[in-house]
Amino acid sequence: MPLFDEENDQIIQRRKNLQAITELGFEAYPHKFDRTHTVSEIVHHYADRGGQRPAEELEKVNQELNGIKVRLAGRIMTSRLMGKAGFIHLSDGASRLQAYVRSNDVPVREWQLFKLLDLGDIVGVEGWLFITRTGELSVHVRGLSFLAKALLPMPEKYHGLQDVESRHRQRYLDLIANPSSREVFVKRAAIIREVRSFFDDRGYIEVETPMLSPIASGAAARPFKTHHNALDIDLFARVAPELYLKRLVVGGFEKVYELNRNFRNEGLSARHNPEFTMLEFYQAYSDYEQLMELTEELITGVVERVHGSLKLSYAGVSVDFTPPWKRVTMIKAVLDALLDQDDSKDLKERALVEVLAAEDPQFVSSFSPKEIVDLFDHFVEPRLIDPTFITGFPTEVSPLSKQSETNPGIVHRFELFICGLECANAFCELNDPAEQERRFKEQMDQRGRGVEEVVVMDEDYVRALGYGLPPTAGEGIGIDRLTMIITGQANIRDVILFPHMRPESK
RNA sequence: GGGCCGUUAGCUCAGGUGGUAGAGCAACUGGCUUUUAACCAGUGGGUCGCAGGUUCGAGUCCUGCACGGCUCACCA
Repeated sequence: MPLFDEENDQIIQRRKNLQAITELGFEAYPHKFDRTHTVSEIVHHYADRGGQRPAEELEKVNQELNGIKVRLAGRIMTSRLMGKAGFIHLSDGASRLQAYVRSNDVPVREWQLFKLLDLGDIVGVEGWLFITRTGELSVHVRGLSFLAKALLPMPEKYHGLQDVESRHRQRYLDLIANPSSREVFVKRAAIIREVRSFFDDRGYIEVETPMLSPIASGAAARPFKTHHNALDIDLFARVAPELYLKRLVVGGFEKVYELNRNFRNEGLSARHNPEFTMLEFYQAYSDYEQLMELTEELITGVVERVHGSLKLSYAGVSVDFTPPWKRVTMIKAVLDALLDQDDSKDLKERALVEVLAAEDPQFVSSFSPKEIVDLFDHFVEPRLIDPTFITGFPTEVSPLSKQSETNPGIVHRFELFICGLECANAFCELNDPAEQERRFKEQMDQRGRGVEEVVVMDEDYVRALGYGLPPTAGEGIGIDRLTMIITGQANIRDVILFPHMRPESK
């Protein structure tokens, strides 16, 4: 099986061109090229010299630029050959700069080389800067080096690579052809950098806890299973670092965070990738209300720095991050949504009866906890566009959270929703080992009844609580989803460089 | 997993009701020494996702399969 399609005329032609290039005496794949600048450095530094100008003015600008000698390298993105001279655009990934090659300004061998170049090839140029008649900053080339061959043809130069499947499977090609795709990942890196410095600056310690563990607990999710040969035991890819991080708080790391991957063996969708990046942080002597303040500060800071404004547009809907953010209890949000609903009369009537009573902290709804959560997911979640904290989660769906002092059916927990996406989950950590053990057992009973997604019993964690966990609040923030919102991407696969897909069939 | 939609040249896309497969970019040949979605003239390039079926005849109609997109369910 040949590596590339040997019958494709364009690939055959590119091989021939490479052959001819080596016959001219150029190395096919040379080892290095010393640059004086990157393309981006030149473009940024001299961008203001470009633009249309009267002839005399242009000459003056060029007199200055002609003195600037540069050696640059990049991928050929466009090419316009006109007899005995030609233009190419070189890209360093981030920026493009035009190069002008004229036959009588380069050695004959290099002019021969120029004519054998294909779109996508990597070359080096040496020359001086100038502005063309049409006002574009360019390099006037006096030396041309061949650096690497693109044997495969490039995507269409104007429309780029559109096919969604190819863009995900061949991300390298997507990045070459679609600058907007590159932008997303540059912003993603900026988001992660901002998050790290936020916690570093506030004295949190960054830690790494096991990705492989004999027990996959800390979240209600199905894990990936693998096997350790030497120990001859099954291990699971973690579904959350939560229980390890709280062990560290027991151990005296009063403020910890971890920013890394979680793995969940569940369905794929526009909002779910089997591995996803999660920030989790814990701080002793705090409660979940303090975390709401902190979360506002963190996310508004990240949005402002990375996006440049607290207002943005996501899927055509405008979102405003200006604090303070709304805080609504789950039951209140559900009842309000039900009253807005026309097509569910029975639910509406029940909601009507309860809506006033829901203001009472002791209030117990006639809706079961499971029902409330289902109604919330269905009616409320998609409507939460501006950042909104939802509080008042049922204890039943929060096996690691501390109960409210006044209403044991409710826990001190919030989730943050933005653009209909669940972006954060935080709570006061349950630190009573006896109650924690009871909750784990409840979860295991559910598993016994066939529910696969439960928070599994971790006895060592209960033992750790036995040594005393200070009152602690903790939070998880989905970095992929935050990135989706900040970069305006509707699909999680567009913020993950190599999203999981079915293997290509041959 | 269910429903709907898609898969045509290297890329981006056209191809009413079935009748020999098209364009632009890219490639090739020639021309052009400041062009820029360069331009002008010419040329080649297709198992129409795969496998069956209906038909004199299938890119087009039917069935199955593969891959993808949207969506519902589960989940963050």
